Amino acid sequence: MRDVKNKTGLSLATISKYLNGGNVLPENKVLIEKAIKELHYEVNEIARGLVKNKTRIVGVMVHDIECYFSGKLLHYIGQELRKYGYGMMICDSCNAQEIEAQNLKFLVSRKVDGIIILPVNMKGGFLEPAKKDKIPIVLVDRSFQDEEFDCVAIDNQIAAFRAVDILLKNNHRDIAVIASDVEYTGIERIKGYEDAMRQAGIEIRREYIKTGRHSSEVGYEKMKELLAMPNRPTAVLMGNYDTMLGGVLAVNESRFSCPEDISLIGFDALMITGVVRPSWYMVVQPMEKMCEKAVELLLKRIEKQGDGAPVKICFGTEIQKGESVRAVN
Amino acid sequence: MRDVKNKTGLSLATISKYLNGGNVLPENKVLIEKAIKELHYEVNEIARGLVKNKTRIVGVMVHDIECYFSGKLLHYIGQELRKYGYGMMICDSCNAQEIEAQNLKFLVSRKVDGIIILPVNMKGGFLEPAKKDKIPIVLVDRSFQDEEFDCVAIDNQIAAFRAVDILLKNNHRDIAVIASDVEYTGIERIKGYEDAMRQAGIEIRREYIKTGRHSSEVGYEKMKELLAMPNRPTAVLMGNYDTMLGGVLAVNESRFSCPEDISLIGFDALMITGVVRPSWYMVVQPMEKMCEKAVELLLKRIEKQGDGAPVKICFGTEIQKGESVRAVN
DNA sequence: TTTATTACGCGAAACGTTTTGTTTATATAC
DNA sequence: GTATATAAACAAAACGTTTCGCGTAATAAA
Repeated sequence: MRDVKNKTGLSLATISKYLNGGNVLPENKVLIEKAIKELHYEVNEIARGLVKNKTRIVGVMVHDIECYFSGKLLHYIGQELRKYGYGMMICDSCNAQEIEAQNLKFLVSRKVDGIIILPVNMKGGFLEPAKKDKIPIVLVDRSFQDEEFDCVAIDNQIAAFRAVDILLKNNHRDIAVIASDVEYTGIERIKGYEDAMRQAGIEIRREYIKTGRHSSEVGYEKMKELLAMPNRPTAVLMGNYDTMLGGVLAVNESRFSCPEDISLIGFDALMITGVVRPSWYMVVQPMEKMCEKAVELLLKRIEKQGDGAPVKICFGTEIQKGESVRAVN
Repeated sequence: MRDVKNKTGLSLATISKYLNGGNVLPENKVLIEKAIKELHYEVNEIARGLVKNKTRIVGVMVHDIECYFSGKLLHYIGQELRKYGYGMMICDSCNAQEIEAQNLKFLVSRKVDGIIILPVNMKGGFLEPAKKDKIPIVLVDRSFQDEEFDCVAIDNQIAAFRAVDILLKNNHRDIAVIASDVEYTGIERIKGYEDAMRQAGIEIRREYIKTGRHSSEVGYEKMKELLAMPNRPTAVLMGNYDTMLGGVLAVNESRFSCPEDISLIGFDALMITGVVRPSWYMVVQPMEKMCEKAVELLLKRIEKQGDGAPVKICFGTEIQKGESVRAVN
């Protein structure tokens, strides 16, 4: 910038004004543009960030970047942020709370303007450093047990309810569920399962509710257990994508097959439909819309230094039909 | 930091020295630590970056963040960078050259210390701004046609050669290939296919070489074409993961099945084994090792302001057996 | 004791921008 | 022709660190 100054004979202030869209004399404008071109000058965003205390970067933390769900999320969020001229700084929490907390501090020290989180933690305590610096936060897909933040998600309870309802409509009564009990999402979905069963007048059997971490291993193990039961269920609600993956693997390895012996319904249509046979019956989330909303919410907070109570936005889900459920009797 | 100064009565210089691990009197050390704790002081990395002209951030650009391959890559790279205390700034090129070029400028203006790229472009021209600023660059998985950079990849030609060899060993002679002809990787793989066929003394039939973009759509379309041929091949080499996905979909929808009617072998084991039936016969890349090496290479350049010619590192591939290939005759 | 050496600490300059308040030049109104 | 308003440019301060060169006090060597 100093070179541009020397070349044009103008002051730094004037050049800065030009760069930020202020009024300068047409002749000077030409002069500056010429100098910039010749010198290949590009603003140093670090210096700019220092004085403005704004970096035009938002931090995005995902629970696990290897997860296909995260990939989609990051794609949509990135696309949306680009529209508004923001960049993103992505952190992978590797499904570990310590790493998540560490990443948060990292983003804060990097002075991001806001943070979007798909959290692994179920409590919001680790967000303290961000709150201290008044950095706005928006949660996606999951919220905390103990604290309210801006949040974009689906109503997991209702979604699970509807999924079970489909199984019920296909005359299933021995319905099991495999879900995570260490994350908000899973817990809500189990509630939805129980609601549906209760409402259908079916006694809830503890041994049909299988819980564990959010992982394909758990899906695999628990499905094996279900299949080995003397009174094995005729249908299973798989509480998340990874669980579904593991569950299907277990069925494939067993002497049973889907949907002949067991019907399956899952969450989040993340694989290309039709590659897997039988195709999966699924509850799908409107991810693109959710991401748009999350960015909108965050930017609103960033721009008018977000006062006001946290808002929680719930999107509806859609059912994607597949071949993994069949009617019994 | 000023508050810490006032609280301790020491100078900024001393505090800075402490923060950077320099020698300070034990009593002052205690004093500073106490003040930092009480004030919840955290260094402003932006300011630090401005004066040091080092941000301890590396930019990572992937061709398509939705791709599961990218997810794995980002996971490993992120993990590796964390070890060395570097953060990462991820950009999604959305498979578009314009976006890729734009992202690069973004990273440069953000003064990242180095850049790791899984490029969509086949030529290196768009890297100009980074070269001007002497920002080290390492390519992963793909290199350019026109210019050499540090690069970590597999020998695609040999890998494809071996894959075809497996088909040949299973007595297939009517072997087709579906691959991308718009990216380096695909072109190399086609060469490997041709080598293997030639070496086996089999005439190469133009109509058995199907090319297009790197996408599941192309895999789907081209597989349909192959299946509709009067002299349809008995085996197909699928040139990349997405193509495989689309190809399998096409087979599933047809009256043929795999491996009874057609054998398939693909690249990159990205789905959990066993979920897909039949399981896929695949050529897999040692992704973790590749990522480690890429980071090592980049950091070496960053730290000793990378002189020396570009180095290109080729890893070997491994064959993961599956059920999608069967012997004929 | 004197001198040389070491260990800390300090003030001030630097990094590359934006911003604030002021000055200068030009046009408009009376 | 003077007063007033407007537009553009400027100089200097600020952002929060690190670093450089120098001073001072304590320790070791002569």
